[in-house]
Amino acid sequence: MSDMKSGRPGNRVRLEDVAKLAGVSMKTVSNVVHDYPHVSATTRERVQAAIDQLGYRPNLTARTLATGRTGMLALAIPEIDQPYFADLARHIGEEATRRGYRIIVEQTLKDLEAERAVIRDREEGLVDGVIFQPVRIDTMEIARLRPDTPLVLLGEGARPLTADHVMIDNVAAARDGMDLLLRQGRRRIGFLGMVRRDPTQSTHLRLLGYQESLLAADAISDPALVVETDWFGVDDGITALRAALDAGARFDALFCRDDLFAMAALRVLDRAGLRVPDDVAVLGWDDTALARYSTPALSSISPDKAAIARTTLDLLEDRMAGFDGVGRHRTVAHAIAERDTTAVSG
Amino acid sequence: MSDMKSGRPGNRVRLEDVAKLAGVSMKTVSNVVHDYPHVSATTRERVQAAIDQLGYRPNLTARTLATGRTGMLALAIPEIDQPYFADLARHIGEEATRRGYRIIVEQTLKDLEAERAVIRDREEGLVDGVIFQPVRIDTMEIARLRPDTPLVLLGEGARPLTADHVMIDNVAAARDGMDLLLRQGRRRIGFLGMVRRDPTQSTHLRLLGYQESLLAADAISDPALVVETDWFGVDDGITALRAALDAGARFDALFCRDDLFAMAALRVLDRAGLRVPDDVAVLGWDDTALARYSTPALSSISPDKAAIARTTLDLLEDRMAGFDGVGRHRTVAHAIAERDTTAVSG
DNA sequence: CCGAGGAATATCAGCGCTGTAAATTTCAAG
DNA sequence: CTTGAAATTTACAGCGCTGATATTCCTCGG
Repeated sequence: MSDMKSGRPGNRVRLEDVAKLAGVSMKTVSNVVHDYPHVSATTRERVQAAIDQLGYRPNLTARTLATGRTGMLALAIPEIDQPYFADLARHIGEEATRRGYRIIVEQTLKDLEAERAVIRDREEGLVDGVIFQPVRIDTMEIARLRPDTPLVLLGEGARPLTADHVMIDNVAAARDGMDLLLRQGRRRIGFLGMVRRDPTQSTHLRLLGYQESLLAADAISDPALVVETDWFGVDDGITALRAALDAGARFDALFCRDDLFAMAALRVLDRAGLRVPDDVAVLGWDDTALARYSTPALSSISPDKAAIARTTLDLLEDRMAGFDGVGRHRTVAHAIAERDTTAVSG
Repeated sequence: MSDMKSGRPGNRVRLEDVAKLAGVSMKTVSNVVHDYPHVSATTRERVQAAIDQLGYRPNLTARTLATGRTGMLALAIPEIDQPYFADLARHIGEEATRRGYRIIVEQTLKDLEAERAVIRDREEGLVDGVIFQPVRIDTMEIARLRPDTPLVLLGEGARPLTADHVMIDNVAAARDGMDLLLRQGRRRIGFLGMVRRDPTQSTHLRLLGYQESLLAADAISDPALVVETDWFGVDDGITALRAALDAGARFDALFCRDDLFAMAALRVLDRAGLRVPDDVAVLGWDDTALARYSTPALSSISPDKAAIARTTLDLLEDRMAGFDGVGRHRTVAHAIAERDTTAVSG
């Protein structure tokens, strides 16, 4: 078949070679490659034979230059090894593959300059569209640097009117989570962690939902129940929660900003001799692998990541197809994955 | 500065536009863009001004077509959301960025056809090199489908003579891990999980190291201590270990094939009322986020992922530079991250 | 003041493919 | 057999940039 060695390294087979062998024009070969309908069966057959014989594979770069489409999308996220973003990358990757795109992953490492580079797009024509979860760059700046490449933003970082945006309703999701805890009769529900300088709105919105629920319920609303942290991550969570306990704070549930803080909670509570969920219930956010695999298994607010992926690609394809209206904002469903840490004993 | 709106959407600024404005040839502009040394200061200045004024950004695709280099590497892994691969992707991504490449992530989802596609490379000229951790495709087939794109393989899946290969010494690492447990006086050390149909060699090699250590030590070597599983993953691990305990197996330590199985162990042991590490020590493999964040914190064999990334890129750049010798195999260092699950009480 | 020799800049042919428009062939109807 | 419309196929000009190969411009020793 096509496993013949050409023996001429670096001597690629081009469209023209196929055309010559098949005795047709380059364009006809191109038409065959693209399944263009108006090609006679005999021609198609002859060309296909030539393609197989030569082992021809189209050169993507040349095609891109000629068409202006690259078939690639950039996914710009803070860190690929953070469980939530790894999950997200998987879903977006699968959805993109399904639709015929490839994904370039760009890690911004929460660096402002790196985020600017994503928007500014130092080079050009590399990708057809960009999916970007900003952390540090703000709304104004995105609007100002607004790229000509179609862009869809994720998360609560920035929400300029110029770009599309996909998120879940953080406040509502937080209330839903709180409802679960309240229904169990939990009354001293803490919030871990109120990240002091979260450049995004996420923490704020989740805290808002938490507070709204407390107000609407017959539960204790006490600033001491809100545990502040300096930054994101398990270690910050551990430090902060430990300090809070040492300072005398007492909880019968911990509503955590994300799964990482929830892992911190499990660690600290365990050390403090408190049982989960009997003494303290714990609820995370993001429903990452961490939640599924921890012991006890962590209950977690679960954004519908597949839906995020689908919606994001929908919006992006729209833009790539030429839509040029004002930024659209889509809210995607969430659920609560109930596991051990909010189980009702009995 | 350059934030002037051109107002002509889709009307890109090209090298020629800059050249015209600066009153020089395209080539000179190109030289300025590339910091070619032999350009007079005045010319350089004038050209740079034109670049800024027009907001010119080079078109990567055209450059690629002209040079034959894309500046992109493909990273083909089973699943980006598996903690180990997420970690790996991060390190390789960072190293690649450092060296001026971008990464295209290709998820094979452990699908044979998808793996074949990675090697066969349906299209061409998309990436300069490929980093690939195969799971199902075998050595012979890789050799047969051998692509003209430089290729470096990761892991123990396949090791054809035709491609470079980076791994850690699984047998030695397993022995090191066992030594740790043996030094603590553990004698009934189990192996979780012996994945029955692991298409790669990893499980086998780790089991081998486990067995070698047992033979060399004064410990119990009993087939009942080796817990077989149908497949990878926490759930398989849970099922298998639970069954083993039910069948009467008793351990004072569990050497786990990877962190996922270790998480399964923590879950099952907890349910069984066994304390970790007092009753049973647990050792994982891969040193993923799971290990760092679990409670108790999981000790784990820790491949030097940064070194893997570096070595891989070294080999790949070598190939991209034209090296065409027989496949080289590099072994990268490993360590043991000692945490709670192998702590000595005292 | 001339010519050598290096520095600075320019010319131009592609890289491999596709869109457009035009040419050619095919075929049913007249 | 024609003839015109539809079906196929082709020619060719780029897409935007760079490498190789000129060409022009200086500077300086003799």
